[in-house]
Amino acid sequence: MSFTLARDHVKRGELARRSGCNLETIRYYEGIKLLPEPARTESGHRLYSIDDQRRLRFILRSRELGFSIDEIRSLLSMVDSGAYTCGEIHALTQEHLTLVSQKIKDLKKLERTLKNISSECANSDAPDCPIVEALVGDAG
Amino acid sequence: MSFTLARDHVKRGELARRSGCNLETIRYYEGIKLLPEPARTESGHRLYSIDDQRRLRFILRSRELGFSIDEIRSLLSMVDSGAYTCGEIHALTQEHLTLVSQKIKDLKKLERTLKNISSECANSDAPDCPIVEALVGDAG
DNA sequence: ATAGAGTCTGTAGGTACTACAGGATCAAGA
DNA sequence: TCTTGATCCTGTAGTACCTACAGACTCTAT
Repeated sequence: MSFTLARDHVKRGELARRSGCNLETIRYYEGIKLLPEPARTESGHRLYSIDDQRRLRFILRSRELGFSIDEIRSLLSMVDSGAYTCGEIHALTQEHLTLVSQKIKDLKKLERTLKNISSECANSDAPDCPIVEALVGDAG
Repeated sequence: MSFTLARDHVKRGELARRSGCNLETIRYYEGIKLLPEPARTESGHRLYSIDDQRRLRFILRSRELGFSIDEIRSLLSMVDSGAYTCGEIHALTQEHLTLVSQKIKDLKKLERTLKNISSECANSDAPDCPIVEALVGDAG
């Protein structure tokens, strides 16, 4: 018989279910120190507090928004220090936004090129294809 | 003294320079069998033919256009078989184009979300930031 | 008591490279 | 001819971000 465990502490499986996160990813985030080492039961099972759950949600949401692990590390260290300002967080978000916008630009250019290449192709049973020529390029 | 080597055969460094490809990437492509094992000098240095150079250009250009290694493998195996048709190549290109367009869509959604979150932030010296709140989410 | 679910650890795999260590070879000048 | 520096060789490890598996242990319910 063990002493009563706080009701708001959950094990890894439950945390995964609640957060929609893959089971192994939680352990991975602990390994790379995005999540702190959680409490353990006497037998060694991880027990996550409400704070842990909030922190994981923060990480997952940031990932969804395309922040890299390193960017999240920066965000978290600001939040952890407790002394962050709105301006600092805003700056990091803007930086990230710039990256995203640039990526959209690049992909649009790619899309145009692919469409151009593709439009020159008759899409027929003919052997040889202008797409292949385009992929090899000019130089001989 | 060695017998004369064909002028159009180049070593790895020269191939890298000509193609703009990283030196190591060439060996990597050989390892994963996108490039065939090239000829060698008696002492073991790789010698690339004009065909090898064309093939590498094909791969690099396809990568630039965002084709994955597996997609390129498909394209190359069609071209290698010699029996590919315009239609087959076109189909693969269209498939890839669909992926690219989807990615653009996803990133645009992300961009909008980031802008929304960011716009609620006063970008000031204040501690606490609505971005942080947004990243943690609703559930508590 | 036992079956099955859940958890533990360490490690390998996937994608597409890139970089390094430690040694052999090549090309050009002294 | 010797030497120096650039280039080449091999194998392996590292990057980002997970995901999956093996083999052992623990928990829960019947």
